[in-house]
Amino acid sequence: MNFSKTTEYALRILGYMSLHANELHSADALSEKLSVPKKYLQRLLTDLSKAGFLKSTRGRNGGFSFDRSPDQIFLSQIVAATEGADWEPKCIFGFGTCAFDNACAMHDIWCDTHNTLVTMLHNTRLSDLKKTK
Amino acid sequence: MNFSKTTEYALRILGYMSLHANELHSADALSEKLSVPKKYLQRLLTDLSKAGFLKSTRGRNGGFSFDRSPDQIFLSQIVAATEGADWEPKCIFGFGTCAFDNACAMHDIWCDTHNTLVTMLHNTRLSDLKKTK
DNA sequence: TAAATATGCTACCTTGATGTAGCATTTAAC
DNA sequence: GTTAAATGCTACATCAAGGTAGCATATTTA
Repeated sequence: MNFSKTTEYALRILGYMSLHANELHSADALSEKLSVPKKYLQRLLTDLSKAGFLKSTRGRNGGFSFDRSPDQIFLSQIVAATEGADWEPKCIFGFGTCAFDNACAMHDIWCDTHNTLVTMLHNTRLSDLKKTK
Repeated sequence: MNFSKTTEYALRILGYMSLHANELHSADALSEKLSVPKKYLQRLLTDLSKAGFLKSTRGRNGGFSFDRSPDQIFLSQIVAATEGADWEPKCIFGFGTCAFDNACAMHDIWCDTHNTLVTMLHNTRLSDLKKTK
């Protein structure tokens, strides 16, 4: 019960970058700083660029920076980019619709839990990471 | 962001069986009824037996039935058996402890969400599936 | 006792996520 | 212009989860 590694990485990268927005970050530097495998991170960064979160600058002294301001990026958008936008509260039993006519209480409980998560992802902006204690 | 297929199957199987407790279910019958691959389900059933949820009867007219009453089985125990009991709210960024000194607000939000799920799993009994509309 | 129908076990196959390697391309510094 | 340092791309390697196959073992029924 967790996000995929890729999603975790994406959140880690963008979360870190939002603390140093307006700076240009190279894949190498991010890899060392964030303990993400260099080549995998590099590919992920270009994916995040194609997804519209970042823009890349090629050539010497190149790197990645935000294409949109962090306060216009919601966590739900990042998760959607890495694992697809599937916010439907799916049946915890794996059925599309409940197969147990008398078991839907489970669904209600599950939907509540699921909604808590989705709501959090939809309401939290990347820039919210900065506002803290 | 979901349970593993195996966990899903386990919940599906035990959930269904709890609606027909005291009956003996063969792997074949459950496979057809619940759309779980026959051989995979069979292996999973013996795992669930070894985990103490079910007891198996071999030979003709054999099958599986509950070894513990469904009202003594919590969803958290099922999930723990299939994906390991890891109820620690892990860092959403993938670090053991927060790597962003100024980003812990994220953690608070995440922990809330995580706790909602864990609490639900700990409080819901298999037998609760029966009590419904 | 023999046949039918269960589970138990173990080895293998498949697939998708993750990770690696190498080369092409772009740009700045000298 | 040449070199160094960056991204872009694509093919391949690895690993764990999910799924399949076949035979051994147990038990009931006839």
